[in-house]
Amino acid sequence: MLATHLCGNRLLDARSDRDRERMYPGLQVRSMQRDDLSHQRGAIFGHVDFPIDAVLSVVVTFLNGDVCEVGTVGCEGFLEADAVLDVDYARRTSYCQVAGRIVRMPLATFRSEMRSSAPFARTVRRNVSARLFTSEVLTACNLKHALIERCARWMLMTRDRVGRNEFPLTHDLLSIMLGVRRAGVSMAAASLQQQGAISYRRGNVTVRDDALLRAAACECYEASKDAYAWSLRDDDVEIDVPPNEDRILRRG
Amino acid sequence: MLATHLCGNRLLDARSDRDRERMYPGLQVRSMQRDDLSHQRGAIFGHVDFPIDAVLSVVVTFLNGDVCEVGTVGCEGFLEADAVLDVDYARRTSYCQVAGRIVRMPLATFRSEMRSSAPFARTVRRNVSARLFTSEVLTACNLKHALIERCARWMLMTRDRVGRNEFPLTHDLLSIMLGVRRAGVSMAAASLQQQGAISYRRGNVTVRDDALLRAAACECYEASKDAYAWSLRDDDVEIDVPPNEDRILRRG
DNA sequence: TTGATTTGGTACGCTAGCGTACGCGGCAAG
DNA sequence: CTTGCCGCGTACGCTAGCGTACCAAATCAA
Repeated sequence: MLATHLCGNRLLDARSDRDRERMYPGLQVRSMQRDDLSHQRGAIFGHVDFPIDAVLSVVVTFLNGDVCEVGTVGCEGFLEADAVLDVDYARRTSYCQVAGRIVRMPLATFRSEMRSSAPFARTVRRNVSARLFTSEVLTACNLKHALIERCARWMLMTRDRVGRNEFPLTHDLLSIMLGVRRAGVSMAAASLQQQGAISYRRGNVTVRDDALLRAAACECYEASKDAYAWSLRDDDVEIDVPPNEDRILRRG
Repeated sequence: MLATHLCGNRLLDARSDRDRERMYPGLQVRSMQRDDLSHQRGAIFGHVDFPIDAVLSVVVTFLNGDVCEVGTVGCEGFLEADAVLDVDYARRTSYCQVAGRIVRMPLATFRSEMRSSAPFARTVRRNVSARLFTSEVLTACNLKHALIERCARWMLMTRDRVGRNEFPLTHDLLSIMLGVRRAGVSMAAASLQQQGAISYRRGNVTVRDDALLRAAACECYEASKDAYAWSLRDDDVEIDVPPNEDRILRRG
């Protein structure tokens, strides 16, 4: 059960006090450990997860067994986005990457809330838009940006999502997330540590210098962050001003 | 103006005869030439485009000028998906990659149609889900699959979208689409031609042997295709059976 | 016809990241 | 304390693809 105060997930916390009071008593906060499933590919899902300080990984696995993370979701979002796209089965698997808490909402409750609160529905849909945009940016990022840049980006994204500068992360795990070798991550991490941007010991990373880490990361971190920030804006205007995403500029 | 018979875009053609009769008279078919804009990043958009035999490219451009295609849209889809996600400005640029026709629908008409036809709304939302899934698959594809596989995948996707085995395509253009060197595309294309899968002459590609080209392509072609096919299914059941996407299997 | 432009073949040295493997130290369980 | 495992550093040869460049053929414009 949840109290009516802010819970930590930004989508839920964007709602009015009255909405929260009505909605929260039916909800469940649960702790997730690393590798706990959020949604299983191919399965019909009956719930939607709103992370609080857990980080969930969305992954694709190829026929040859290669696993590749294609996105992470934390307190800025929810899973599965398909719940608002009239799809009732999970197109991909998602599981807990960094242990923490989530709010699990029954699908029926979610859809009812979407119907009964236009501002909530709008915020949720805009959040899906930000997720699509992020996925597209990462598509290009994976092609164009060096390992160390993507390494720094991943750490910044995760830091923002857990809300702490220190979180558990092994080189081995990050290598799967980034789709590269463990040895490659070790080299990149050592470089970031030597620069003073981070430090780490046996499976725990600490962000030491935010500015340095941002400087080491590619622009995709800011682009995705801005997209999510825009989707969570609190406004009521009908025609919206384009956001500050012009760091990614022109057409080809 | 459009007649009430099938127009070529699968989303529009999935509608009932009555719906088409009501909707089509207000619509406009237009021809697009290569490089004509569909949507301009940052701009508030007032229309939605449903390709008939044109292929539209969705691209991200980085600060350093690197351009990278993150998706293509043809007769199986529409642009911009954000029109159903309560976002009124284009988060990314899209333009005509292979010349052809599109149906351009005013945004107000689109939203009104979404409200007045639940089946249409559902088909459209499921299509957005397929686009998100495709974007995620390509995120992993760009990391894991060799140039020649992605080359073959792109040609198959484009062939399906233009509805012909022959279409204009230069190595130079494809190299931008795939985010690689032109020289690399030349080598891959030469190999595909030598295998008998395709042939090409000065900016025109012809798919000669579908089976060979599929064998050369990565599984991402089938995965995306199946996702779109599922989204366009004609059914009314409330709980849906998961589709045949199990070529991409387990969790990590 | 002539010249200019587009398209694609090919070659050079180079680099990032691969696959693999081995060793070492920290840490936990017995 | 000992044993074993996990997390990490590091090293080897290797390959895909890079950046660049130059040339030939096809096509187009004048």
